[in-house]
Amino acid sequence: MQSRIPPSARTGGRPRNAAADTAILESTRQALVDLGWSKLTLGDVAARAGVAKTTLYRRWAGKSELVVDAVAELFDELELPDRGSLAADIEGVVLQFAALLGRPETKTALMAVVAESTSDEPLRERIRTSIVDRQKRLVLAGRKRAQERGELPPEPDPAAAGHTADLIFDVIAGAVVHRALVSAEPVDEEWAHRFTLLLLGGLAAATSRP
Amino acid sequence: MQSRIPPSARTGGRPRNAAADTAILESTRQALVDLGWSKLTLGDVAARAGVAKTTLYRRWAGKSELVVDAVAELFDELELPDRGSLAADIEGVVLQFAALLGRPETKTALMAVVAESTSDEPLRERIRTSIVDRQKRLVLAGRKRAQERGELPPEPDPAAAGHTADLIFDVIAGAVVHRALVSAEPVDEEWAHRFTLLLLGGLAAATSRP
DNA sequence: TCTCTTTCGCTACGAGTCGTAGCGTAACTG
DNA sequence: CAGTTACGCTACGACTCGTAGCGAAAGAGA
Repeated sequence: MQSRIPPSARTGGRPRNAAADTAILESTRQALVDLGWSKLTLGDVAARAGVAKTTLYRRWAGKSELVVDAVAELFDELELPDRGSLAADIEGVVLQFAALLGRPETKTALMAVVAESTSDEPLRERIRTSIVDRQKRLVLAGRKRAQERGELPPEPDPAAAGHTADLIFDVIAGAVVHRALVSAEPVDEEWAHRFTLLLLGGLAAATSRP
Repeated sequence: MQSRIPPSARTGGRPRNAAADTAILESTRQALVDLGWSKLTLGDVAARAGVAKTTLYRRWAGKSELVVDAVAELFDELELPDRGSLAADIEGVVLQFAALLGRPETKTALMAVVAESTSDEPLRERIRTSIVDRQKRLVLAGRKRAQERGELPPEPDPAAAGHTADLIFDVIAGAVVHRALVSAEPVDEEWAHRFTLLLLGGLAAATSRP
C-alpha cells in the first residue's frame, strides 16, 4: 500500500522524521498548484519543505511516486453520505468527485500520473490502490445501499455483479473526468442531474435484461 | 487550426520541406512507442527524422504542440459506418475508439497532453480542435442517423440538443478512456455490448423526460 | 542570369535538472 | 558506551533545454 521507500528493516538507529513526510507532501501539492506537473522539480519541493533533496530520494523513487502519494491523501476525503435515494447518492458522489477534480493540484497531477503509468506497471498498481480503489468503494457502497432500499435488485452471480460495478464505475469516473478536464466544462448541479437521469435509466434497462 | 508555427508570411525565399513534416510526425509517434511521453526528447525526434533540432523548433513551439499534431493525425481514421441500428453504431464507435487508445503512442500521449493543457489554455484549444472535435462529430452523426431511422425523437430546442450531445459525448469518450487507461481492462466486444445497453437505456429514459 | 529572401544543417553555448556519492553530524537502541 | 540509521550539505557527471550564429541550398522576382 505504501509507495514510499520503506526505512531500513533492521532495528535501532535514528528514526525517520515523520513531520518531514507531512511537510513534503503538502509542499508537493502547493508546488503542483504553482508550477503544474511538468515544471515541478524535486529540488523545488525539497526547498519548500525545508528538507534536503537527498532526503526526498531516500523516501520516494521519483516524481511520479511522490505525486501519487501527495494526491492520494486528498482522496481520503471522499465519502458517501446517505441522501435517501440512489439518485441523490449518485448526484452527491458526482459533485464530490468533481469538487476534487476542480482543485488545481489534482487537475494537473491526476492525468499526468496516469499518462506515466501507461508505460510503468508498478506505478499503475500504486495508482489503483491509492486512488482508484478509494473511488470504487463509493460505487460498491452506493449499490449495496440501493439494494437494501429495494431500488436495485440483488445480483446472485458475483462475477456478473463485479462486471456491472466495474462498468458503472468507469462510466461515472470517466464521464466526470472527461467533462472536467477534456471538455473543460463545469460539473455543476444541472450536469450532475442530467447525468444521473441518464445513468439511472441505463441501470433500469441493464438490470431488467441480463 | 494549425498548431505549427507558420512559415514567414512574406513571399519568395526557399519553401519549407513538406516531406520533413511527415517524417517528423511519424518519428514522433515512433519515439512515443519506444520511450513514452516523459522520456521523449525533441533532440531524439529530430535525429530519428533526419532533420536538425533547430528545424523542429522553427515549426513547433514545444513538445506538447508537436505531440498533439502527431497524435491528431491518427484520429483522422475515425469514421462512423452505418451498421443499421443505433446500438450497432454505438458499439462500432466504442470499439473504434478503443482500438485507437490501444496503440501505445496514443495511450501515453493523450493523457499527457491533456494534463499539460490544464495549465495551458492555448494547448487545450488545440487539443479541442485537433482531437476532441473529431470524436464529437461521430456522436452528432450517430444521433442524426438514429433520428432519421426513428430510433430517437427529434429535438426541437437546439440548446437542449447541444447539452444532451455534450453529455453523451463525455459519457462515451470518458468511459472508454477510463476503462482503457485507468482501469487498464480490455475494451472488447462484450464490454462494448454491456456499455451500449446501459447507454441506450439511459437515452430512452432521458428523452422521454425532458 | 543575378539578386533577394527564407529555410536548412551544423556547431556551440549557458542554464537548468537529474540522480548519486561522500562526508560529518544527529538521534535512537541495546 | 558502541552500533546503526537518518539527516543536511556539497559536489559531481550526464543529460536536456531552447537559442544563436554561420554558410549553404532552394525558390521568387527583376
